[in-house]
Amino acid sequence: MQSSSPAGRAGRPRSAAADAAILAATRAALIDLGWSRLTLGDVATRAGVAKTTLYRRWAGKNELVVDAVAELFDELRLPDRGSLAADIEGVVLQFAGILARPEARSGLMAVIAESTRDDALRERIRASIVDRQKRLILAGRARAQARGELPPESDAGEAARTVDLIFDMVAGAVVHRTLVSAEPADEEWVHDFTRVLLSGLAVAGAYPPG
Amino acid sequence: MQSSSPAGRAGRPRSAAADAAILAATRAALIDLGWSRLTLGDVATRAGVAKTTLYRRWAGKNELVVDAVAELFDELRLPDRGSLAADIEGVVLQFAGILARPEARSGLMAVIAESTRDDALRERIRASIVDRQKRLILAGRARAQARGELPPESDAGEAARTVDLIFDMVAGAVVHRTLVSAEPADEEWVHDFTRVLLSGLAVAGAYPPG
Amino acid sequence: MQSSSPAGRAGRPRSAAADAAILAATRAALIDLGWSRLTLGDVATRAGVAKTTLYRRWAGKNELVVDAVAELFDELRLPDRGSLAADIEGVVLQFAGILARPEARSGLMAVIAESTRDDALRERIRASIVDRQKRLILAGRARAQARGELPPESDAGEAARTVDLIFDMVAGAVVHRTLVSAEPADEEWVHDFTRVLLSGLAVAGAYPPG
Amino acid sequence: MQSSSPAGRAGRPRSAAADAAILAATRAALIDLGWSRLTLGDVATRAGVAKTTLYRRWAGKNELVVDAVAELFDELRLPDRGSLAADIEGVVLQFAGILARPEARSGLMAVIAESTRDDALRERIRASIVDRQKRLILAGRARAQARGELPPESDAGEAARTVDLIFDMVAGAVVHRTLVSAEPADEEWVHDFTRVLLSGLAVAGAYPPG
DNA sequence: AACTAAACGAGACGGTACGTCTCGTCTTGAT
DNA sequence: ATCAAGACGAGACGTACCGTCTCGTTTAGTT
Repeated sequence: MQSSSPAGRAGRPRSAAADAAILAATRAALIDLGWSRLTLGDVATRAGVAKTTLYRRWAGKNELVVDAVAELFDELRLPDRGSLAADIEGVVLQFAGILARPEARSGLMAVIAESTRDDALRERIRASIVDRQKRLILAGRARAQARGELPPESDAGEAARTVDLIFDMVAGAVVHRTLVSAEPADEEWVHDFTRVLLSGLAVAGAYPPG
Repeated sequence: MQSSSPAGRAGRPRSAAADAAILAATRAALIDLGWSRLTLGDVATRAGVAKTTLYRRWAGKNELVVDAVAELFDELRLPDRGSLAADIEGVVLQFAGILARPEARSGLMAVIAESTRDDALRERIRASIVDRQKRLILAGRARAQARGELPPESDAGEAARTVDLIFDMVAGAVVHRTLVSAEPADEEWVHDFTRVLLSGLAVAGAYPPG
Repeated sequence: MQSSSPAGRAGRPRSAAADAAILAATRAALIDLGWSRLTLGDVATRAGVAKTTLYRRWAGKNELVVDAVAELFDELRLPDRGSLAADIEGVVLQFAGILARPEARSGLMAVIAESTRDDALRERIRASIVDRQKRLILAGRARAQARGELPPESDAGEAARTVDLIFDMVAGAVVHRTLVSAEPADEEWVHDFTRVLLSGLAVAGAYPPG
Repeated sequence: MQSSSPAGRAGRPRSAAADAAILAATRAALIDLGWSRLTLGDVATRAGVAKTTLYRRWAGKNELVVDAVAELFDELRLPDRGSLAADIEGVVLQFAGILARPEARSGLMAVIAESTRDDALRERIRASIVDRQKRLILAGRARAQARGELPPESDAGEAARTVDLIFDMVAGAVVHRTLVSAEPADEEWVHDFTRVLLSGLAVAGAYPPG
């Protein structure tokens, strides 16, 4: 009943270890070489795997790097620091911490650049990275509502639009600060940014300020 | 008087037309092929120029694309729409308009990605694109101060930090909305965003709200 | 006594049908693709057999093709046309007929080429093809002796050397005519060739001319 | 006056040294590896040349090897040994000497095998190797006629057919002896063979025997 | 009837070579 | 000195086969 492969029983099964080794090797290559000098042949060699094995699982460099980078963002956790503002600062700092790592910096922006000409890739990024991390905003809002810091939302559509706006503002600002301005998103900056964001949301949405 | 070569009088002078043709060809190639499939040989062919001519002027693909894209952002103008909020909305809409063009989308993010491993390139991007457009924020603030919407700044350091924060928030949010979320930064979104931004700045910085 | 498997009693016996299917598939692939583009994976697919089954029986492409081609030459028969010259012409025409078939042309020359660097392969070719067809010359000589066209040989060593020389001259000339000169070894050519050969043997060896 | 390329004046000219180095490297690789394990990448490396340079000049392995082998046969000379029979024995021995060299053995038969499925290749072999060496037969006949050993030919068509037959018999027998029977074409064998051939031609064509 | 063990299909695996593409440099003759 | 043209050494691309290896599944011949 729980057969994971109804028709896929024949033949040697794919090695599960190979997947993990390839993704780890991809991140290592991103650190050593960056996106543009990363080659799939080198990743295969690092992973102790043949090129064919790699191409059997991923269509190309873009898809591989999306998956390798996506795993990094699964480390994000919503800390319980006692208030909405403090919780958000905590997540933003973690996010900045990941973006400070070279495997994330180089890989993430490159696949986003590629995705401007490849709808399937953009959808993969959205599914693997972006939408996957919106859980943090949802969890943060739920916790703030439990604390009484935020009222329960009345309009579902409005609430979804607000989540999207918050995500674009948070992710966008941190990415721009970190990668374009090339300044650290340290505690002071995160504090300033969070204050502006929450104040703005409070005024604009008639929520109580943080 | 503007002779760029004090002693370089001998030999055939460089063609001024070639530079413009190459940059235009680069943008055309970005539209047709995107960053990753753009090749310098193809750009040279499109520009009716030999590869050597191109390499004599630019060190490589990165530098060439930075220059080709930078020209796009020089189109930005600060409109006079009567209020700070309206002025900002106008600039953000223009910025979103440029990012909607394929030659900007693909090229800009790619060179930013490359710049994460190349300090000289990041400096070139900052000089050619980022710092160059901070003039808009400065001009906007000056006009708002003239209108009486904003007080004259008292602390120069504080003011500079605020400009940087605003720039990261504006550019970051529009880029993320446009390229990652892949949703249009249309008038409605820009209005919502600007309201949150200005409200937040007003509360956080004791400025009057927009 | 002729037990094919003295100790190999246990387990599922090898399929006899598979051998025939594989050799037939090999000849079909030689016709369709020629030697160099023939792949063992494709042969296995054509034969409805797994690659492992094929490798269990043959060490590689060379050995497989030798066996597939060798079967073709077993069709050769010494016709009784009434005289030594006519008998030889008949065999040579049959030989030319086989060499006109694409599965023989491509396969035979290729394995001969390979055998120049592989003694085991050359021995296999000699055993499976060359020596196996010397029966025709021996039978032809015996019949000619019975007819009184040739005297019984007195010197066994001399006779063996002559058989080898005849074989090299016949096989060599037909192969060269057919494959290198790419002209048909038709009745006229075979007649001319046979006349020169038999005349030469008669004079050189003091045999009566054909 | 001797401009070899009317329109091909622009650009860097092809290196003449590269051609010679590539052909020599091809022969060296044939010696070390044989046909089937020879790779164009290895040839390029041996020649100190990039793969692209090689592919710019030759369409593939077949064409390259034909040219590399063809040069070997240009060494053939018709010696003046005083009689037609002796002259022929001399040439046949030289021919056998070349076929004893591994670069010729492996390469020649392989390209002939390939040519069974590639008309352009067969034409190239004919032009570069076969027809090119028919000069030896023509020169031998002319010298024999000058000596009075052979009468001047009366029928041009008949003469051409005879040349072709002789060529097929000589080349075929030596190749078969050397490569298939794998026995040396030494002086004794060449003497026997030449005697049969010339005797046969004399009787069949009413020429005086050697 | 149950057991045993080799053969079977399927297909994933680590490799190697393919022929193509682009890179950035170099070498021509012409301007 | 710069230009267009294009050959050059270098090296990655993605594909095709190689021959081997694991799987789960027959299929005979014992027991």
